[in-house]
Amino acid sequence: MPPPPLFHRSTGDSSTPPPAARSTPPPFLTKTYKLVDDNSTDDVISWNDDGSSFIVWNPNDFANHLLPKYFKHNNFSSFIRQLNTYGFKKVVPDRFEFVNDCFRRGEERLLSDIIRRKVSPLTPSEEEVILSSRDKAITNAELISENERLRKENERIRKELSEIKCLCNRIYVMMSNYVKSDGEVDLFGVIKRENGCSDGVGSSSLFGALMSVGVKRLREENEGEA
Amino acid sequence: MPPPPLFHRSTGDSSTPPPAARSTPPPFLTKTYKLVDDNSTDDVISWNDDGSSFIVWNPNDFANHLLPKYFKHNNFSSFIRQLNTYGFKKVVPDRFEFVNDCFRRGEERLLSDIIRRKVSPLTPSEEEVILSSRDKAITNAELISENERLRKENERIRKELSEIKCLCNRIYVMMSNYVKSDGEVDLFGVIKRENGCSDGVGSSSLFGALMSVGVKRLREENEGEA
DNA sequence: GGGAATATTCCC
DNA sequence: GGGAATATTCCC
Repeated sequence: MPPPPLFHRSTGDSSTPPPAARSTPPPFLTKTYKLVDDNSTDDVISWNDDGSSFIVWNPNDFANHLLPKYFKHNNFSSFIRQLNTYGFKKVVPDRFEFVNDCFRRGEERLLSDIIRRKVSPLTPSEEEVILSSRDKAITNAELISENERLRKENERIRKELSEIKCLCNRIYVMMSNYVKSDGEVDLFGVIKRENGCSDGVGSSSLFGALMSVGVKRLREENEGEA
Repeated sequence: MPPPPLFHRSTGDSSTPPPAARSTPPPFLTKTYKLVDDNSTDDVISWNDDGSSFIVWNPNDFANHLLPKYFKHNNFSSFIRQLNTYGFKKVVPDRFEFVNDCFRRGEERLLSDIIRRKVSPLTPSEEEVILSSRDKAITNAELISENERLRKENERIRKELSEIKCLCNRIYVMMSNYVKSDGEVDLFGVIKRENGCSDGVGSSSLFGALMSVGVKRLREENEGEA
């Protein structure tokens, strides 16, 4: 029986520093290397025979049980997305075998040479905005002052609304203390006729809320007294 | 025992679709809203008194027990990073209270108006002309969309205010028909104490109007009956 | 706080 | 497969 290979993975020796002080590889690559290299899960994911590619044998098991141990998700497609980002290529269309020149069994150091695809620096829509911006750069001041005005207006209305809601609540409390039992039906019957307040758009969510809550509460109180 | 307030938060009515079919807000915002709005965790994170900001009372509990239920991490700083990305501002330096114009209790719809800060698409080494022009363009676009948002928001609040004013009047009319003569003084005495609703700026013109009209009407009716 | 890299998701 | 938006991490 032949002895196991002497060099399976690079040793962390400090005697031979790399030519240039390389930064540590991205977590995705080191994690994926460990994932592939772990012999206890070779039935789910493993190197190919000569260690030049790796194969996911059971995508379901892989996604559900292995991925969450290394990553913050359990989606096979997210894993594939990352492989593509780091330049891995699918070897054949009919199974999940991936290859990357710098991803090889026993050559963990090579991971540092894998380059991540850059994010595209400028989207077409932003180009448009930039090009058209020259024309309307002057309107900037106007926009700012209008913005300011709207903001203050908004604040004012909001405050007024808040106050009147509070007031309405207090009136309601008063009312429920003073209303007579036999008057209940008439009271809410009249208020309930929607035409009076909303402009027919059916937008009176407030109104509806008040009524449903109000009637319900009043009934509960009356029942409690009975 | 007085009934609970009628208006605590807006109803999630489906009768009034938004003016334009808005895309759903980013998950971070809806999750954070739920997180804050959940009363069962108010000792850890909650709205402020008037629902215009929220406060993380216990960052440790929050990070270790709440964050992982909503996000893929348990780092308080990552949460803060996201808040900054979405334009939240710290209110005071001495505690974790954050505010955003479109993040308010009962106004979940506003979340759609919160804009995520763009990722900077260009490196400093690239054309400075393009860079500065891009800044102007984005600023301009942001101003326009913000103006648009404020305008719609104003419209919405204004309508709500109008409806509730009308409703409030009707309730008042009902009330004055049912209130007993000897109850009049107490009733308005209590409502009239301004501190209850306004915040002391004395801006409650509405309140004054309602009260003057209300008292006048009530007197007329009472005199008519006498 | 925020720039920027990396990770995850969504969508074509 | 990959562009792009969003999320998370890292670092200043």
